[in-house]
Amino acid sequence: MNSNNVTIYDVAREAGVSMATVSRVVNGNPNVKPTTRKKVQDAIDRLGYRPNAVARGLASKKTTTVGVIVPDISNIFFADLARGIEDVATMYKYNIILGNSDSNRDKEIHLLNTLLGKQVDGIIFMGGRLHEDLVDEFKKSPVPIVLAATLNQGYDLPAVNIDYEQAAYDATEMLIGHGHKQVGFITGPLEQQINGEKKFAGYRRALEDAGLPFQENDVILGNYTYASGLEAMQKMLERDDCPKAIFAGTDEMALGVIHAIQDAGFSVPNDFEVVGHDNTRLATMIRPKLTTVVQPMYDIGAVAMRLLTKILNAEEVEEKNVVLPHRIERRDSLRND
Amino acid sequence: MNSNNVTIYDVAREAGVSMATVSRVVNGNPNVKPTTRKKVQDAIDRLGYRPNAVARGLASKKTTTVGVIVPDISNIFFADLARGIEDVATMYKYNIILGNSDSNRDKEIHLLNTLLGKQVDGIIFMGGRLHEDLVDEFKKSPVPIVLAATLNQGYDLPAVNIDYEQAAYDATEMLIGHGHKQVGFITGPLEQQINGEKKFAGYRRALEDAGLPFQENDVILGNYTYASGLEAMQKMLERDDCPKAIFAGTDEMALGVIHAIQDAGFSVPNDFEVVGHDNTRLATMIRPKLTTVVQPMYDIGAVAMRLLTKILNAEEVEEKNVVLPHRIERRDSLRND
DNA sequence: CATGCGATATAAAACGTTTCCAATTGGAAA
DNA sequence: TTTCCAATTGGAAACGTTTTATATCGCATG
Repeated sequence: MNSNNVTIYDVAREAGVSMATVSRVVNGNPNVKPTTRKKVQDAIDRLGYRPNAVARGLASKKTTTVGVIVPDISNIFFADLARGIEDVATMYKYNIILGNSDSNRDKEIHLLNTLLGKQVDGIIFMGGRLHEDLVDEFKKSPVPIVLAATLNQGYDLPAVNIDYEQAAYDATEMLIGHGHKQVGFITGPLEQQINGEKKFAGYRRALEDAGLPFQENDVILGNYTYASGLEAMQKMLERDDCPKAIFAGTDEMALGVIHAIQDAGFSVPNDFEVVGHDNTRLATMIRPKLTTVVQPMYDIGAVAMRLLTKILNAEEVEEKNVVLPHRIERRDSLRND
Repeated sequence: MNSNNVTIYDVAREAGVSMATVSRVVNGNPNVKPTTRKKVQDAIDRLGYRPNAVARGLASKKTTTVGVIVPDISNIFFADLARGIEDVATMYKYNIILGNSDSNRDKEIHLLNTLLGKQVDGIIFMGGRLHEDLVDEFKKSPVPIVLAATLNQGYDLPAVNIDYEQAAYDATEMLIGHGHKQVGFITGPLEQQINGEKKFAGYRRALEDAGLPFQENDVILGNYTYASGLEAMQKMLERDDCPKAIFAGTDEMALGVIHAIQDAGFSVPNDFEVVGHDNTRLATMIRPKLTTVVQPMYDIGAVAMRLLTKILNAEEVEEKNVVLPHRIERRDSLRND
């Protein structure tokens, strides 16, 4: 009853040809006479033959499978990215093996080696920080690796990102443009380059360009979560000179910020103005709706996968370090101009 | 530089043993003298040998890979489930191939066949509705298939769920217990058995047990999204006899419902009371915080994967149709008793 | 009618493991 | 010493494809 265990050899016998010929028709090789092709196709249908991808992989050294290493798929941000990757993968007949690393170096390395052992044709990596050991492993990889929403930190790995520095600059500048002389910044862990160097730098540059002083305590560390945003803002609110404009490194933290403000009896955007980052679905699931930096997660995933297919097909790749455009989506957490 | 292309044969030569012995060492077979084992292990380290899982899969007919078919990984609900699956899979040394079906029958069937072609050892399936054609394919599958958060609709497939009927009953009953004589129900598509038969039935049974009449227009269809919940509630609010208690089939829809109510100038929970379903992270990201039915997504995924491993290892499985407990998490969208 | 050539088809060798079965080894018992 | 059995090890056949080198076919050409 299992359409299993019927091999290319069975088909060959049934059709009265050699297995090489069956292989050709299965793979759409044109060097087959139409009548032969039909004969074989009929045999295939009759027997319910399904090619064994493992055997194929062994013989051809290609598995049409790519590995995807992600910190945490249950995070809406990465889930979106993964969907972009998978859609494009499907488009190009690839499947993805998905693994969670929790941004943990050892898990990342272990996962990488497992994937390489499974002979994936390529890998897409997401992670906050590129540990040196990991990069060493990357360099030894026999297959191409593409970074998605992950800075390549000077290593010349193909990568797809937005310009985080500029995005943070734009967000901060927009807040400053609303007359604020002080802007709070709720950020993710600074050891991740994306926060510690890019967004942070953009934030400071915007202050500087506006001639505003940088104040250490206007910056509070969070861990991307709602709870951490809430807590950070509560702490901020205790100050007498609490900034009335907040830029949060993540939408989820921004929601926490807004609720902290509202819980304290203030209004957004009348008393406080808030800008988030990412434009996840969350941005519209709050009142007031969140003004946020649009980071096209799905697109980053899709473009990363497309880039990988190009590399795999040895197609021309004009630029290995792709920077996708960002913009700010204005919603109600900012006053009208 | 690639640690690639070194095979078991190279290791055998380097260590001065046969490849059978190397194979034993690699697979932790105890029938190897410790000194030999060490000799081989040294050779492995020296050469940087990494077993080729594809060849192994061909020879052993096991790939230590399972397929996961999910409607949409970018949906927070399924992302959570997937994380549970992956964690347990990792625990048992499996990897997962993840594919999105968009609950589309053709995609589901195509995906299933691709996975079977890749010789996965088993499959975990999630989907709103089990199309008959799909079940036919399931029956032909040479490997076990487990349903997660998906009703098996009378087919005797292993499945992991909660008791949706009872959960809906409990939620509705709780609302009724607060004195409401009328309860609105914002539901997902009714053609999905989980809504159309289970939740809906629980809702009606609760009304009935309380001696309340069922009113057709107290039920509004949504599609799980925030927007659909918002819209549904707006429609509901136009009525003079709008129910003041709402049970939403999904947290995301519940958020929409709450916002629609607030946008209309009413208060939750003072004017309206709302109960959601799933207890996703969203439930605490709203004011008032959402009272909701706890469906343990992560656990469902984890248990489903564990069940699959049991079946794969031919372990004793006491009950193939697992029903996990649910409960209602009380938060502020309900008045205090 | 032999020749030659492109178009098709075949045979057989990889691909890198696992695994069955046979062979060898080592040491305790006789 | 021998003998024997259990513990180790080795040999070689799968596993189901792809792929390369080789053969065959059909037919136009001289």
